[in-house]
Amino acid sequence: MLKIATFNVNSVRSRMHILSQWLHDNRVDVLCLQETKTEDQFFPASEFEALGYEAVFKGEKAYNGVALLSLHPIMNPHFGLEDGEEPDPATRIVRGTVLGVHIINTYVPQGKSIDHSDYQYKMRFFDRLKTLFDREYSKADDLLWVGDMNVAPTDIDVTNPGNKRDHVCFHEDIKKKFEEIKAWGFIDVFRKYRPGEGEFSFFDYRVKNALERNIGWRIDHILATSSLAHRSEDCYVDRGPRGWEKPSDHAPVVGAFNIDE
Amino acid sequence: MLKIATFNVNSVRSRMHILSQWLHDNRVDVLCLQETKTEDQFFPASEFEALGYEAVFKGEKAYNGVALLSLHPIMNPHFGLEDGEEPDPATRIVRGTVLGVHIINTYVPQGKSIDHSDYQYKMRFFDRLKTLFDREYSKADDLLWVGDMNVAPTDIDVTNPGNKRDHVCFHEDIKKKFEEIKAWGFIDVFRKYRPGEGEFSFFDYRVKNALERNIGWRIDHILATSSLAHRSEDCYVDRGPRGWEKPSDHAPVVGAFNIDE
DNA sequence: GTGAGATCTG
DNA sequence: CAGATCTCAC
Repeated sequence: MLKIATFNVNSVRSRMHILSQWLHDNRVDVLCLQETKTEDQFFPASEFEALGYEAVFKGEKAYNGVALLSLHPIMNPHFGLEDGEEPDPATRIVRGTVLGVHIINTYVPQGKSIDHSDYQYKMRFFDRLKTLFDREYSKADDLLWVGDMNVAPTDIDVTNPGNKRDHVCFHEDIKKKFEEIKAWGFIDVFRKYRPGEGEFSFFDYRVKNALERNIGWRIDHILATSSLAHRSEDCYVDRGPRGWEKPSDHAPVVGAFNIDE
Repeated sequence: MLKIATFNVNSVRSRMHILSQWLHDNRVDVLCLQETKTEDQFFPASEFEALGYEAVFKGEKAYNGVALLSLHPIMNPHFGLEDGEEPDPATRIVRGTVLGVHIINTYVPQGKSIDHSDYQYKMRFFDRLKTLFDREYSKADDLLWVGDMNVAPTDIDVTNPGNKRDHVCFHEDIKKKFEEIKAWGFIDVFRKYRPGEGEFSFFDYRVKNALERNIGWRIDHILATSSLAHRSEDCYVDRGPRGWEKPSDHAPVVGAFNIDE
């Protein structure tokens, strides 16, 4: 069994109390972090090591930052899109292979507003990612693409779809772009197991009692190529840590895959 | 018995975890706080009330602030020097009477540097305090003057006297001034019980492992008029809380007085 | 080093 | 609301 989780931690250093407790309780094989918000020299690698996890990571001061943690060796780690285009978002994408499964962890740009150049950059990010899939992987591979995608794919993935039509994480253009790239060869494993409404992974700090009122977004995803998706066993949001002291605004999304047979 | 403590908390709101625990363990009759660093509307009065303590307090945003907490009624509370001189440091001195004992709690200005005007203000603070003693009290009163005095009176009250001759808390001028005002009628109760070296109440955060290495200053004091000093039973620094999680840089100083006979 | 403040960001 | 940064104070 390969248990993998994706978790936007909103500062890895401010979230060690959550991460220690959660990894102690869950022992996922792989944990993909986004928004670590710290330069590599300050990344708490030894704390993860003490928990049994090796880590590859790249971050910057205050913004972005991704990490790939694993109980098993991480083979062939890479950062960024490596397509020769500038800028290469090296602190938004980390890849590696664990137990023969290729893993891509992305922190997709949020986009600010639909008339902002960052939104075009976000669209372009997905295009470039598709190029990377074409270049580096095959649709027949055991491939997992996980992370904070900053896209809620359908109406049931947000609390109030009506007032979010112009939102950078819910606009028709970005949803279409996301569907296109998923069509490369990915299955939304979460929806295999939780097809209903009210399933969210992000609860804005600014919304009062968002967790209790279940006002959120499903923008953190675990996507798998069909070979792997067919061997999936479960996928769920663990809302627990969102309710702990000093939480991230995101909750971990966990997936389980039977890779042993 | 009257147990009294003085404790520079370096933000009362950031120190509630320490204060709750410590008051639960110690149940002093009176606790004098300095550097509460909060406006009165945000002072955690109800939390102290829940612990059985009534409080009089005056603070300001980010700086200064004093509080007088007591298990017994606080009679005739006053703030500031009330001498008509401006400015009146109302958030640096609180007075009141508990079980017939007059208590003065001061947070004496630090002074910044010996060539800074704040240092002159510090000297003047002691002069004005002496005027207050003359005006409001008699040397025959049961009177306690406690607080963060920002003066280490003698060579054994600091770790390295040699390199502190020009320090605002150790310069000859301020030590002389402090001795003069003590001469109004106060006895340093702490030294009755702990005459030796290496007794400190303040351990700078910036000195690595200051507590374990015992590198500090004795600048928090419990002074009593002779009638009361003769009935004192003990006086000590409780270094415990300085070693707890998220501590103040000061430790409480505790004194016990047999006022029942 | 650890409080506080203000300002910016999502 | 809660990260980040910076400045200030002790």
